[in-house]
Amino acid sequence: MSLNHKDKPDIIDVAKAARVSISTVSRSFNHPDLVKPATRKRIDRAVQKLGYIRNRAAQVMHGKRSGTIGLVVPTIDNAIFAELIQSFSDELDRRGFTMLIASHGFDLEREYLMLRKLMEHRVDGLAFIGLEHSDAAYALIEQQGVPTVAIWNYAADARVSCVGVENAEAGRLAARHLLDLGHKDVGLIFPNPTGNDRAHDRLQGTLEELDSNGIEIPQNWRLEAPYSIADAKRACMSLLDQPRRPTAILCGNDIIAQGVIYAAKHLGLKIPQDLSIMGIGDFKGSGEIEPSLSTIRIPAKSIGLQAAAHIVDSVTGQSNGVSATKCALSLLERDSTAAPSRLE
Amino acid sequence: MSLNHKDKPDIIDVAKAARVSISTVSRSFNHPDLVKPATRKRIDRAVQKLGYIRNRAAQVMHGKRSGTIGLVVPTIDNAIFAELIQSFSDELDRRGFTMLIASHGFDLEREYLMLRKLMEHRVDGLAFIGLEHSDAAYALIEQQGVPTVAIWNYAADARVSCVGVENAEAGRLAARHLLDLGHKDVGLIFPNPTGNDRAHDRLQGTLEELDSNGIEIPQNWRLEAPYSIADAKRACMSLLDQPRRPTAILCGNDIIAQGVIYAAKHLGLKIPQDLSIMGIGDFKGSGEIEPSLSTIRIPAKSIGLQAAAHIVDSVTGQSNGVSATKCALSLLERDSTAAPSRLE
DNA sequence: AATAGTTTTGCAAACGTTTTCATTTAAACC
DNA sequence: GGTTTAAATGAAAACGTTTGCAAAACTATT
Repeated sequence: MSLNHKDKPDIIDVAKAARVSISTVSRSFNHPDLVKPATRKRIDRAVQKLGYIRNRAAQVMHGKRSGTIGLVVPTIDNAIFAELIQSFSDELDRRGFTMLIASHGFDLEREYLMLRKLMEHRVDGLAFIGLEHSDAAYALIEQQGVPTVAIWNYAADARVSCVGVENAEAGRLAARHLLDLGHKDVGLIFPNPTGNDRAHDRLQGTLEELDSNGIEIPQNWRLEAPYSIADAKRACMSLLDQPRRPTAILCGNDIIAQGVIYAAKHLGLKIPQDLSIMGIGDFKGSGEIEPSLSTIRIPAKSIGLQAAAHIVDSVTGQSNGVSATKCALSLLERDSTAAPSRLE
Repeated sequence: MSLNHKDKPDIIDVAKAARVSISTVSRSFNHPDLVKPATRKRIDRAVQKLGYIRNRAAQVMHGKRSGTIGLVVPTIDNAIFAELIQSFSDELDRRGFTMLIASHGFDLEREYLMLRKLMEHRVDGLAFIGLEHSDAAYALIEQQGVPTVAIWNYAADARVSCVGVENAEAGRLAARHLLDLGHKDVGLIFPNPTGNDRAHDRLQGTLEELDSNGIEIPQNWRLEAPYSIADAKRACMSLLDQPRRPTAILCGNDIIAQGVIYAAKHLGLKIPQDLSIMGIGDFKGSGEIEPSLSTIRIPAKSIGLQAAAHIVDSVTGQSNGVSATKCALSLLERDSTAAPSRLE
């Protein structure tokens, strides 16, 4: 071993092997045009031979960017976030950055901790989900001056840049669709809105629209279910298995809607004749399920891509200041909804 | 600003503010027991006031661990990987590590690049999916001496540590189940096995079991579909929409199976009377879909957890050398399979 | 053959920590 | 109160890079 009894070769080892100075080696990586082709070749050979891999940590210490972006999500294991994370990560990668990811399980206190942790790693930029965060989290971000983008929710007056949709609008659109079809007896199944502004806003939008059209929802038709097919299926079983039941169910997201479809099928209900089911999100498979699910499309992929583009631009100084990007929602009328057939 | 016209306060700023030496500040973080409580309090106050956040990069330079583990996956946006990633990440977090993630889209060349990239970031350990990797990738890992664990596949003689299942066995079990029910006309829908040893092994196991029981599968009953409900549904539509069709379809994974269920439903076929459908994986929702899907359970969560535990142990020196951990598979007989009812 | 200009290279300081070793301060003992 | 021992602190080197500046080595021009 020509390496000084260390495990990993460093730039000095390379310099020695190539018989040039350290600076030349460094330059050969960072400003190849400044070093003579012959020398460069010698260096490359040395790198190859020694298996040298640059040490980002040392570069960071020198004030260079770390080349990492931190992403903090409630959970990775979730159809819609997974799609988002994938496109976010892909776009980051395309632009030469790597993603550091942390999940907090819908716990805003933990989210704060995760943000700190990522900052210790000197991420160049941060992204998190939604606009509801602890004061401490916002304070931290502002104090540290780390470029940050909030994903998923849109608000014109957000404290940080955001790329997302108006979730209240999504709720309104979903309700509107059912209203337009003539439904008056609507059941609601949403996730717990605590620390989840997406769910909260959707629910509020839904209630608003329903209320302003004179529709009132009995308390026992308003269910709460976590983000899980199994739980949603279970939760609405009792609601559906009664003579007096809603003609339509509006779900806080497509996963819940999927659970409801299965529950209805299980009970032998015909969709949409006996029951209309409305989702929000348009997750993968929502168009293929039988019957295909009517839903409000949220363009996860595009949101992820734009968010990544935005954060990289902020980091590289190609844009600055707080900006808000609104992504369009659209109604997808598929086979799970229709006019109510039962006469009251 | 008391900070020397820099954006982020460093340990020196803290030392000044607390009127102690740099060493004391550092010690107060790393060996709190070695510094007088009163001093520690003074330091903590200074940290608080200045908003100091430790710089991992500088620590890494000093030979400390980076506290990061790199995970390289084909794709994040995939039910089963998402579950795995989540549990892997959670366990890592529990043990004080952060996950750096990269995806390569089933491209082994890109995988190599991702591994390199993560090594530049000086991850303490690495994890990737399956045991099929480019020679370059294996060489890199061995040369750099970065602790690595292969997830998902088990092989007693693997080049690196692994935590996973025997995918060939999964294929065999699935086929066995269909055989046991009395099926002789079986259709196969699997993902493309190139660069995907999980799919490859499952398919091989399946074919083996079928073959050794004298079952032959016509070429046009062997379909290939990517990991996608929509594509799987589309792909098998033609296969199913014929008078002469298999009595059972065995799918390379549950997502494909889900697509097949929808296709069958769409065509008005009764499951399992007209068609038995068998999956592999046991993804979320597989037990709730109507009819619930018979499948081979692969314990993704447990695999992720064990893999994380293993890599951390390797990194912290609590274990070393190559080890192979086999996770158990189990047959889940649910409602999508039954004995064939049609008489030939 | 000498000069001016250009290209290529090297030296050394700086980045923010940790840690060894030495020194100071406090506590404990007779 | 002086000595011994233990606890707390500080000074400085080291980690692996990058980069401004200066020196050296070429090229081109006369």
